[in-house]
Amino acid sequence: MMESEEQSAAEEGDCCSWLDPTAESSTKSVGDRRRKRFSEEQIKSLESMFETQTKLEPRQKLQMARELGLQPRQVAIWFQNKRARWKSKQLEREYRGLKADYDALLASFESLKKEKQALLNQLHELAELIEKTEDRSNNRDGDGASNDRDAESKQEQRNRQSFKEEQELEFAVYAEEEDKKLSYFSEDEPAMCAGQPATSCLTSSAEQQFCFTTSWPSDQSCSNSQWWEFWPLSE
Amino acid sequence: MMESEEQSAAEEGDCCSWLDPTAESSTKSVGDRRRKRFSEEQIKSLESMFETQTKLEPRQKLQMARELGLQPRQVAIWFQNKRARWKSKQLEREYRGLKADYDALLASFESLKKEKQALLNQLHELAELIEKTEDRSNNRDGDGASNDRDAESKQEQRNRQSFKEEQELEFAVYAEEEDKKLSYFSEDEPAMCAGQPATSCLTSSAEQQFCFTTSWPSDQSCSNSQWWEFWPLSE
DNA sequence: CGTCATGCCGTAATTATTTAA
DNA sequence: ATTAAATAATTACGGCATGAC
Repeated sequence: MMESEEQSAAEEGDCCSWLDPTAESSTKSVGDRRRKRFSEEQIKSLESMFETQTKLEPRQKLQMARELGLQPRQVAIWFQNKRARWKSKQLEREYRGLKADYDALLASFESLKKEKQALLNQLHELAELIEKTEDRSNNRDGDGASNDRDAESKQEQRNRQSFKEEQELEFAVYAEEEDKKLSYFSEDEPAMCAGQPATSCLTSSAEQQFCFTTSWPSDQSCSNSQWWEFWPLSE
Repeated sequence: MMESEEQSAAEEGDCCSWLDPTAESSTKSVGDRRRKRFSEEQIKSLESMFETQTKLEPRQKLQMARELGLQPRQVAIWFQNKRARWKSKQLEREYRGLKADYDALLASFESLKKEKQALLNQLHELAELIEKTEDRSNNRDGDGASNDRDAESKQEQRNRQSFKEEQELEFAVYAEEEDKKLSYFSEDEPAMCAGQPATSCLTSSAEQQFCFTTSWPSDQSCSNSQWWEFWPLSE
């Protein structure tokens, strides 16, 4: 079946033709010689074992090999490969989880930003209101008797002024810095992520579900290899 | 160091006979045949070719096979494996990029949160201040003449009340919802962002077309070839 | 319709490098 | 320090999907 390439290779003076054209029965022979695909039973057994232990004691390895009719080496290799693949899947999961968290955080960030802006506006208006109140109060104080010259009044005056200053300062800070530092994550820049996938490859969503069918022991199964160990800290 | 060169006699006639009729059961089926590991020269050639094209035209495949003394199929498989490895690496890079973005966003979020809280406090104090001012004003109005019963005064009264309500509403919203929805990202759980990227929940909440802006065109391997060709996303 | 060529994926197995006892 | 384990990187095969005959 799949020997077309080898055949074509044979045409061009293959140095060796490790598959003799005449021996086109190779499919059978290969499949026979090298037992690809363990049986369903073997896989199931290995898999269920893996769920409880990602690493095998030599004891268990020998026992499983006996039980399943495999070489101990095959069992060991299966577990090695399994760990590697599991790590890969884990990475995908981590990525998706992180991305979900990121999106959620981004949404919260945006709404928080709006709330803050709203507060800022309120504060601004309130400050104006106070200003008016103060003006009127001053007018009245000017021609009226000094009946509110008690301590509390002076304290209030200071407070008022203090608030005004605070508010203005805050506003200035916002206007100057906020838009620089934070607009990066703002959604009013959709052009940045307009057409380009970056994530879309992983967010292919609809299909391409992964074989997460088996619920891995969430807690302890792979305690000996934490996720960050998978990443060489090159930075 | 190692005996990396036994490929010198690479072109000898043997090179075939993968198939060992004397198949010794299972364990060492293929490997004891030499010719694992392509030579340095072959790898280099394949690698440099891969940098310009991640996929080979049949022509080029045949030519490379001839040049390197490999089977066309081996070249094809090498490219296939290479693409897989490359994709894996790419995923790693994206993960790192996303993680960096996430951390940055988290930091911005926290600071924004603090700023909002500060605004909230200011607003609260300002509101109290106004309340006192109102009370005093009412007292004065009560025993004095109704000399400020003009339109402007009433408008101010309404404004004042409106602000108070707004502020209280805002405060309530914050107290009730904010702590629920956002406490996930609050700084009182630094463990989440410190070591682990919040794998907690696979919240499939909103999986819109968000695309983060990873700046990875800076990399070298994909300088000439378009990276998006490598991601057929949901073929 | 089937077949062939090719791509990707999962997987078995080997080799080289690291790590732990 | 040696040795046995795991891990990382490769090489290869089989199966499935797809598109061009």
